Amino acid sequence: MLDTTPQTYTRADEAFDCLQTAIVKGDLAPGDKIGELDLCSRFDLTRGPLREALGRLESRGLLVRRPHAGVRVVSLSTTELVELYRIREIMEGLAARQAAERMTDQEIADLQATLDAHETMIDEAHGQAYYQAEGDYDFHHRIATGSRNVKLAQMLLGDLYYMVRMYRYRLSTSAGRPHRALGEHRRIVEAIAQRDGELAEFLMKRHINAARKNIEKKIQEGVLTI
Amino acid sequence: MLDTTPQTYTRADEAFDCLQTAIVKGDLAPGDKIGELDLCSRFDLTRGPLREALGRLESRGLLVRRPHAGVRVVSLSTTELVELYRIREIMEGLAARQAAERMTDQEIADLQATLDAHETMIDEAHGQAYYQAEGDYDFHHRIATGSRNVKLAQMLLGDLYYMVRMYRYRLSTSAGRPHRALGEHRRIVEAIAQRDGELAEFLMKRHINAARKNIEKKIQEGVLTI
DNA sequence: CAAGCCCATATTGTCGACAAACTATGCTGG
DNA sequence: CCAGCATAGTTTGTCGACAATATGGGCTTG
Repeated sequence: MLDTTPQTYTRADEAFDCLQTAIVKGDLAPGDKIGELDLCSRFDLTRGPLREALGRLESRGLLVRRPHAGVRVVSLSTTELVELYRIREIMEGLAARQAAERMTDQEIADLQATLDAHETMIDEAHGQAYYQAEGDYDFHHRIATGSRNVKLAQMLLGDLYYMVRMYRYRLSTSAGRPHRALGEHRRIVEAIAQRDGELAEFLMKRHINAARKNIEKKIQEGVLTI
Repeated sequence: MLDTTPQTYTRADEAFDCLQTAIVKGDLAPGDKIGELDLCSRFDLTRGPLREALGRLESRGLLVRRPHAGVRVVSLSTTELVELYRIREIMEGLAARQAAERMTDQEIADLQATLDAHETMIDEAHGQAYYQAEGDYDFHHRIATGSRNVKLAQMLLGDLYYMVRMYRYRLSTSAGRPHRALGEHRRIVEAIAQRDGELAEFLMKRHINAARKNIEKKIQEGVLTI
């Protein structure tokens, strides 16, 4: 009895993916009131699967719903966005620690290779934000799965990352930051390669802390208006 | 335009609550394969709202679903259960720290009064596990909301607690532990009352760490079979 | 002229039936 | 006697229509 994992993709899954990417990419902006019929015609779906997808999105915190009053894309206040980074800080710290204890040598090697690829991408793009964002996402993704902590990875990859990515396009990093971030990534991987979980956790927390302070600064400068 | 919060409870919400409590209370045991029609007749619902509730429960990790093959209550392995406590440790630690910074004096006073009530409950019940469990839940609930970190509270109260409570009835604390746990609670509240966030975080992490080690010991003893 | 109420409309919540897919039983062949 | 396959049955996924409710505009009234 092989676990063939039939993996038949259902309409609801399709709807879920469509909506999630639409929200993350900004096609559905925060605060938008979205009607079910609009969405149906937009993604060529029927209301049944759509509603199921909406329920899932709501449960993940990307949508807010009021009975009989429609569904809106969640709109984070500045303080909520900052709080999100505090959560990321500790959770990714734990992920880094456990990754240092559990990643295979092969995975670590792949991770280092990934960083090399990121470096060339950044050089070619002259520090453009987009590639940095993708590379950053890739890096944190690998750490999360490498922790072998299923629930932790699920929470990071399923909940937090999508919310952060929602606001990513407004959080363009300042010039020169890509290189510095890459350096921080390298030091984290070094710690992991040396199986030093404590150091990996410390460096990861500081890495995300820097990002949080960067955002807080921009908010105080009034550059970032949400 | 007062925000009257119409709060009309929909059938889907009803279904969601019913299922969640049924899972937590153990009426639906981990690993059970549950048919939609069974559930409909059981809770007197129709399949539409039920499916929406199932989607939400799946998204929260309490159910696993395979297309066309039914839905089962999630069954945690021992390692997954332990990993859950590692996540709780850091998240509740953060909650305690932020609660120390942000709870109102009134909330802190209420929290202390709650602990007094717990003490009498434990004495009356001669350390019976059930009251301890309820009191423990209440305590951690207040800390989470007191952190004023919406997302953090949402993750703790919405996701983690229900998974932990699912296995609570098997995790009966050893004799005498209720009193010790209460003592730990008191010290945490003391730290919060003194607005010492760092200490509150430390004590909370140690508190949950103790619970985790307790479980690990029981698993190694073979007492706890999941 | 402003504020509050009432009603029409459009949207959401709910229901029952149809179609597609997996599971299990029985049969055939080696 | 066991293994593999085909088929029947049950369960899930999907669809369209009906009912309930919040929003917004117009009206009345102070």
